[in-house]
Amino acid sequence: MPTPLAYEEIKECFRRWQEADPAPKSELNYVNPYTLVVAVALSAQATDAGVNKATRALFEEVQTPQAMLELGEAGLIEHIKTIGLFRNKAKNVIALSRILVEEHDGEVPASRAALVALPGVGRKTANVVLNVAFGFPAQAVDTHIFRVSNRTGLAMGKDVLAVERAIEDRVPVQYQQHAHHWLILHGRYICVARKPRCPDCLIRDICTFEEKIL
DNA sequence: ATCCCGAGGG
DNA sequence: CCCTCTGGAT
Repeated sequence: MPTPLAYEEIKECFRRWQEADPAPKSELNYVNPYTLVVAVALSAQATDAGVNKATRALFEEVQTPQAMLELGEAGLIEHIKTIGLFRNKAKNVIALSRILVEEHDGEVPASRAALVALPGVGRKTANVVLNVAFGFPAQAVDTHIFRVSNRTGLAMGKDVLAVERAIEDRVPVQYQQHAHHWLILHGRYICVARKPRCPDCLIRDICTFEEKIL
């Protein structure tokens, strides 16, 4: 089992990620805060490539909660039925769109409490929206970040909330704004779940995971 | 702890 | 075949 990295090691990891990719961004397709909320809600237990394939056509037609209500649940399902969990997701997107229209003047609220109150929006989705749409240094811990944080020893924790707090406590402040995307991209392309691509890893001399799996 | 649930990869 | 993918609600 990996051991926690020292502060200077953590700092060095992010220095390298920043040097390699100074302005990392989401790979999800969206055109405004509302479509970002929808895209992230659809991305649960699904690949962003699969979500983008479906939302390409959807977001040409629908860019506001009002337009989503006009499309309706059945119409939405036609667009997203290639994505896993599509029935729950369609129901939630319609319900949250109605709340945005009725209680938030059709706008996406910039507070975690208001976001989490939306159906299908949990802490992770709310933190993504706060980070990507509103520029807050929020740490959304998804499947990639949970795995990467624990494997590398960057920010260890038994559950996602513990990892979120560990990231906030241990990642230097100047890296917190982009930490979400550096970690997720590292998990998606290098530190993958099955066979991590350690030979291609920027931090392999700091991480202790590789020697364990041999 | 369990359910939801399609696509893509190995 | 099995596992994984930017989880959330019950």
